Amino acid sequence: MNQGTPKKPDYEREMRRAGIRITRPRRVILDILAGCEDHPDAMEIFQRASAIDKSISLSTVYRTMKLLEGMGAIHRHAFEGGPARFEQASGEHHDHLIDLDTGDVIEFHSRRIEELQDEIARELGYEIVHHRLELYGRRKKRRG
Amino acid sequence: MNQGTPKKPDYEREMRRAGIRITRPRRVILDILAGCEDHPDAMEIFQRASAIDKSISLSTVYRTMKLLEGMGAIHRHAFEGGPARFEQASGEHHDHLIDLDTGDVIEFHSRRIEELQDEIARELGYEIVHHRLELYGRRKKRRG
DNA sequence: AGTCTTATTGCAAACGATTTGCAATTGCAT
DNA sequence: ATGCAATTGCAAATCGTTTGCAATAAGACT
Repeated sequence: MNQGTPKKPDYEREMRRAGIRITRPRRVILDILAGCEDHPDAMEIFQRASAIDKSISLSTVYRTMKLLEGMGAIHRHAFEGGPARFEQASGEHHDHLIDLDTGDVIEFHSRRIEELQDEIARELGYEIVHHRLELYGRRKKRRG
Repeated sequence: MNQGTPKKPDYEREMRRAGIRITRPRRVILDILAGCEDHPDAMEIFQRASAIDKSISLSTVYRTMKLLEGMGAIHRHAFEGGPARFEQASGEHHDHLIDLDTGDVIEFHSRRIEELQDEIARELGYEIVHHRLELYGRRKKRRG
């Protein structure tokens, strides 16, 4: 359902061009995000960053996430209950299926659903700026 | 897109049956929710309740919302940014279009989208417990 | 490399939304 | 009426996140 090469855009270049300084904390966080298969929250990113550089603070993680979000480098997801979780914005757009038992996040995409969303919004006189589609479910138990 | 008689189920009866006490604060909050066209947050409910009974506390509003949510009497929505907003669970299921400029919430429903969701989950080996579909948009400016 | 300017940092304190401990109150079965 | 557990209000605690501020460090310019 979801595929796509996990492109690795050069955010350092982009930041430099925008006059944003490349600091050690930012480099570390950027690296963590780039090599991320999952959807970590701020605390998890903070811990992974701490493992690399003890001095990085949680505030800086939050500030950096906000910065990157503003740049469009990452997406912020507010799944039910928990803290915000982040993912690199490189791949194509997708929605999420959250495993209620494990917290795992599975990505999927349906062009058809998006078309229907647009259609609905249009009929209501709206233009969609963005949307959020999250499925919360449990793994189907397979016989055996 | 959305219609349907706003049924007014007798939650007092249901609560009594479940051994849950009908207290004054609960009755007030229940009434507020029943006569609600919008999607108020806890503070708004608290204020409307205070107007009827000064002594009702915000904690009780929160506790009652949790109770009612557990009973399935209301739905809790965590739209972007703001606090949780609530609505009576009486009507049929629907999703939400949030007006980014006004915060207004428009309800809609698409059977087709739900079917597609089920299909996607099934293909991924999951059973959907519930889902969240929110469209964030702006009113289309009409020529004129 | 040395110096300057200013963005960025870490820390601790503030924040908003929500939850909780506890003693006082109240619903409701008796 | 009586009694006891459920519920309340209050204040304090909690969680995730943001912010003020003085110290630090990035990058531009010698």
